[in-house]
Amino acid sequence: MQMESIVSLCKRRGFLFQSSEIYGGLNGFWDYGPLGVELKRNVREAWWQDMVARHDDMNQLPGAPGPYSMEGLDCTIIMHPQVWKCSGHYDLFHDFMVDCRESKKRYRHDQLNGRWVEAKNKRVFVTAEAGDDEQKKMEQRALKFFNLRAKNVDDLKWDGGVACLTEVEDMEQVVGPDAKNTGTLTEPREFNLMFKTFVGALSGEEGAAYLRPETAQGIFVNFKNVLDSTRHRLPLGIAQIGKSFRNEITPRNFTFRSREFEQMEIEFFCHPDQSADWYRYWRDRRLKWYTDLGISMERLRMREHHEAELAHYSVGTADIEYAFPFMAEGEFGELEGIAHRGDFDLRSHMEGKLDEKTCPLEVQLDENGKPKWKGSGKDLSYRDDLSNEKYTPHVIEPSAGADRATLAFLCEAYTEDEAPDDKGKLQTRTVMRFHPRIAPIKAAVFPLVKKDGMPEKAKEIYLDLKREFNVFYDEKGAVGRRYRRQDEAGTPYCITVDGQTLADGTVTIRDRDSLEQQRIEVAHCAEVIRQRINQ
RNA sequence: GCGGGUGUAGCUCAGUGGUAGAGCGUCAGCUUCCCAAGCUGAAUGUCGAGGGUUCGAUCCCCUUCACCCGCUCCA
Repeated sequence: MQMESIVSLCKRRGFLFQSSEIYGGLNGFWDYGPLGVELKRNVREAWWQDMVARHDDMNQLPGAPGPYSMEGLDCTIIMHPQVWKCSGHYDLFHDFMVDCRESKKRYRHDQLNGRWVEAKNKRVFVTAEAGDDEQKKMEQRALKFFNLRAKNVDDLKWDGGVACLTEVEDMEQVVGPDAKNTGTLTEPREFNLMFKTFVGALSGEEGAAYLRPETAQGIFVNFKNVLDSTRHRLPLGIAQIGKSFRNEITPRNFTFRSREFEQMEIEFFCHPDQSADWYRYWRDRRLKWYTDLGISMERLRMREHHEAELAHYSVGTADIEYAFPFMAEGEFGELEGIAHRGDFDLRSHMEGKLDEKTCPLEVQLDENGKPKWKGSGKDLSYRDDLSNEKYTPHVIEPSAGADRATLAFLCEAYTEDEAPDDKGKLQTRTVMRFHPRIAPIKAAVFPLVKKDGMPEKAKEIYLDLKREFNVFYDEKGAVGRRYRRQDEAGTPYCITVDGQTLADGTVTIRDRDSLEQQRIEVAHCAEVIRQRINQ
């Protein structure tokens, strides 16, 4: 399978290594090697340049409903724990689970229901996974436990109605949903999809904090700061690149589902009435970003979520997906999600965590009728000083995975083609066809042969180019072999000093994909590379 | 989480109850005026980790870690 070849090349050439490899590796963690770090840096850099640095708020971009501003942010990985309670991550990512020692299955503690039942002088709590047929399953479980036939169903003495397992204290009296005996379920254990840590040297529960599971919340909580410090009007986008952490249940597929990963996120704040237009703009613009950097539409797709999948406050959500080689035919993996989030996040951080099931959105209350998670109480709404209108901005969130994008670029670039060797025999050539903008090495400089002053001249060119580009010098062995090595690293251009260079000051520049060589002046090398990268 | 498979040099893999090889790659030298396999020479492995059986284990057993495939779960 092709994915194995890609993984093998990544290791061999230094794109990706398994984390802590000498100790046997660590599930869900990966390191970038010398070529990988350049590739990922370029992906990040391309995103930042295209979305933030080169953006101007004077001109209207093609497809955009109007001009807008962009700013950057870099917030901490550890934030106030209340951030995650109001964002909903604490509830969503924080469950108590019980494991069954007999069936080896795992259940959410609060999603197991059961009933007390007595027969043959024994009283147990039979359980089933919450659902329409739970009563029937409980009955079957009880009959089995007491070794009764279906016709003796009347021997079962039920005590009370259906109750949640959370209300049972003694697990020894519980029969698991797939177990034959009592006491096979473990005590409920905290199951945390967020990485927990402790702030302060005395690490007590009061210092408990979490490594962020997404960068977005740092933007929401700084929305007012950015607005106040930059004098921008809406619409305004705030961008951030940074690490996030999730205890994925099943990390798999190379770096696709890593526990430590990097996100490139934008929170785009705009007027509610324009949010639908901005949503479409960002969706289309983000798709184009991938194709501009060389991902072909054959393996890329935009998947709009169905209305049933959407939160009711959202106008739309679309995933940009890539057909990774490790996925089954016709299956795609998410690279980026573009979500219309309404005012859910800002309002949650103001008023307290909103209940996403309510319409219109209302603060989620606990059993005492108080907010389940208190918000900051700070006003995060926006007053338009031209229209004097005050509103809570709606948010469009294009959220991209830097590691997933990098992996997609690696997969897309990987090609094996055939090129004739010096005897005319066809040989397999492995080429990483990176877009020149993201290629780890932009150009290699070679002396054709290691004599006649060619190495000296080539080194001169190399040192000159190195001031501007990541370039590579190699004088060892046959030149053909050096070309092939660069093909495998994805270097788009090779500059070769030959006999003619010493006579007329020209070199050849070889194109990785076409194998064509062109003769250019030594003095023009930097200019030619610059042009070709940016074309 | 469950089931199956795999783990031996940088990579791909062979191998045996008596402490290991091949190809490619790498390095050095020679050759070479343009697309890897011309020549000569060299280096490299605690055979994933821990424990057990054995006189002796890379090989057998147990545990564990990691990777791959399928299912499940998650988003």
